[in-house]
Amino acid sequence: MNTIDQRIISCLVANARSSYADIGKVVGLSAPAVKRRVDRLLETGVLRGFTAVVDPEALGWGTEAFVEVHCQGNIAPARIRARLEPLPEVVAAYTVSGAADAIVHLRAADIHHLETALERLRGLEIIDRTVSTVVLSRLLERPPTPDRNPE
Amino acid sequence: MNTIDQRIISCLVANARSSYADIGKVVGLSAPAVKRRVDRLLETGVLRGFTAVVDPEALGWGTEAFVEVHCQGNIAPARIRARLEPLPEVVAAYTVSGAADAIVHLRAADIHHLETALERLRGLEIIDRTVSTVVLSRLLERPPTPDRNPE
DNA sequence: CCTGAAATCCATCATTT
DNA sequence: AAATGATGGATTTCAGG
Repeated sequence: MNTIDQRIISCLVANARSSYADIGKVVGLSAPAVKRRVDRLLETGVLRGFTAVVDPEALGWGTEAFVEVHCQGNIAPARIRARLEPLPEVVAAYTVSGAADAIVHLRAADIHHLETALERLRGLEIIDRTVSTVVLSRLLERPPTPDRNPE
Repeated sequence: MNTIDQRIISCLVANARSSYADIGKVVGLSAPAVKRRVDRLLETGVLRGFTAVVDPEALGWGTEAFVEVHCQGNIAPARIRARLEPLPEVVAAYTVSGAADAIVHLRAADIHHLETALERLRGLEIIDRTVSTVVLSRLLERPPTPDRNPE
């Protein structure tokens, strides 16, 4: 992992379908050299894969919410994960500091669908209480760029 | 936008670098037909683009937080967005219902970096008060799949 | 709106420095 | 580790149904 790898990652974050030759032009390497590095980054897990960015609105997933989840007693993160994973509306979940045990990011088709998703979430045995915050508008959403400079 | 488009999107979400020929085999179309549909989906904005999924840990961005932002008086979402956009640690931001005006998703290299990012955030004139929740572990994080069924 | 063919370009491997 | 050159496969354009 060095500067060249980071620049390759930047290229792929910007456009995952760009050719190795094009990336090579940017970073100053030949196509096979770029491929070897990308393979290695995938191998080591720095790159998890490549995905399409879709507009949730266009697909009918325009409603979302953040839900603070409070569990009963002490529960292992893995157990929370296991319960959340089958729910298709859960797009992300994190254990957190503070009063809540986890924050769950939900995406649904509309308010009604969000409500049913919330009901299912609250129906999980491990969950004691939830506090939900409905998203009114997406202000900003961007991929984590590898070249941001701490400080 | 029909079922075939959705299945093409599913393929690209699963792997943005798969070839048009491979997608065609899955959805029962020739490679040129797939390409034209993908071009149209990009054109109409249903597909925003293609990106690499990177492991934040591996890049040294292992610390994150969700911050409730409370603003002074009534502030247009666009103004909030304009203030947040220059901060590189802000990976997402939403206006929300409830007491807070916005939720900001921060990603930083470590706790110290997170602290400085928070200070910068709290230094914005429009911001009155913040409540931050530090992420302890990522339980789940997945792309929005286009084929989840409401209900 | 699709298929099928043709030209170009790319990915990928073996070889060389 | 990277450049180079060869080849098999992909992308992309175009003609035609």
